Amino acid sequence: MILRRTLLDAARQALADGNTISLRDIARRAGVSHTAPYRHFADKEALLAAVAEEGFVKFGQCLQEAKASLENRPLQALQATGVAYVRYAIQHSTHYRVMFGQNLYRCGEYPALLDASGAAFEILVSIIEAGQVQGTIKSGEAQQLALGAWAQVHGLAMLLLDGQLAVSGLENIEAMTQQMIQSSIQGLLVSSG
Amino acid sequence: MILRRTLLDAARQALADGNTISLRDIARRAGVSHTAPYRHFADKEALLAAVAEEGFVKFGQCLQEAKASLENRPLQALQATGVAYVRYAIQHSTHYRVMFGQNLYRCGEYPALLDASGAAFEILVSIIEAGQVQGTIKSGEAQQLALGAWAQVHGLAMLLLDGQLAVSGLENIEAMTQQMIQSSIQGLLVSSG
DNA sequence: TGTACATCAGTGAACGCGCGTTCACTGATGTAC
DNA sequence: TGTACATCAGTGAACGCGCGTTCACTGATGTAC
Repeated sequence: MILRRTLLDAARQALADGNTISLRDIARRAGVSHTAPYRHFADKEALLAAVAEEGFVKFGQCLQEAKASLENRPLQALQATGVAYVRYAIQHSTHYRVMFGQNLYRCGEYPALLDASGAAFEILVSIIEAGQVQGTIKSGEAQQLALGAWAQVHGLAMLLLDGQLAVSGLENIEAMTQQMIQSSIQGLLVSSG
Repeated sequence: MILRRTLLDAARQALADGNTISLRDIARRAGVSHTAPYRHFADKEALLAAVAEEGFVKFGQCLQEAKASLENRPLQALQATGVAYVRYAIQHSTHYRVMFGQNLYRCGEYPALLDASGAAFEILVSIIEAGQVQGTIKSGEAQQLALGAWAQVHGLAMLLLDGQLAVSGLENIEAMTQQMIQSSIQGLLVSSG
């Protein structure tokens, strides 16, 4: 029981340290034989799913915090959550990769993981909906609009993690993110005002 | 000389077949001993860089073709290239992952790869600039606006590749992409017209 | 209170795997005189 | 034209690696009577 917790912490530690993750390394960090994890997880993938799930829970908390103080200013909330999103991805890059990159979503195994990632996404959706109710955000499928926003910050995060962009320093990255979201809210058309 | 070409083709084939890529497998496919590749590439990473570079060249051609017939309709060109972008990612998913995911951009090694990926990006930029000249796209740093568009389609592509979205079928995906870009062009604000 | 048994978390040896890379080599091709 | 040599692409054995997983096991803890 308690080892399960220890293993997950060790996994998080391993992710913080390096790029790859192996069962044996996690067991080593947990100070336990390399077969012990099989008492608590069916296989490596199941452990990764648990790690990803915990990541999404924390991730959701970050987004929620960013949104919290801006409940009735949806446009600012959108900015703040977007920045928080990218910040989380940068600061927990390897964990973030596990959350998104491990093909854990194919067969509908790991429903708890689906829930956790869905919950994080719903935070975005709820902001859009609040904006629509308030009349500051255009009407339409909130899910669809949220997906557009999600794709953009996710794409930016991935480009940054993969070193595709020549930007460094968290401050610069946050400024760039903010600018991108601002521009995205306004759209590309020449403003008619 | 000719083996180099054969190896790159074998690598492309390997990418089309499976998820992973190994030097030994490529050599096997090329019908050659597993050490032969070292005659033509310093190491595995160098081969991957060449594979990624070729991917970006083809990718750029796809985007260019999508843009070609819409030279003086930048907004449509933006849509068309966006759809072409996502289609390429879906249809060459493993290759696409190598192009973006392999940390090939850290140290400025592989300048040819940087050129190829830069050229693909410039296609987006040029569309934005054309729109600005024409007066249909708002003014501002074209690079920055293009980055916003790029991040969005890249993010969408990655979410699709990682199975994060419950959408399947190329038609549905393309429709969704189109809708997203359309919405993105207009922005999130309530239209003042 | 004491005995017999079941449960179950963790162990450590072993299996089989494919990988990237090295090294001394072979054998064909090209070049110089 | 023929000989001696250099170049260089490709070979195949070998190294060392870490991995995920299995298996029979140990030893502690809990439970039933």
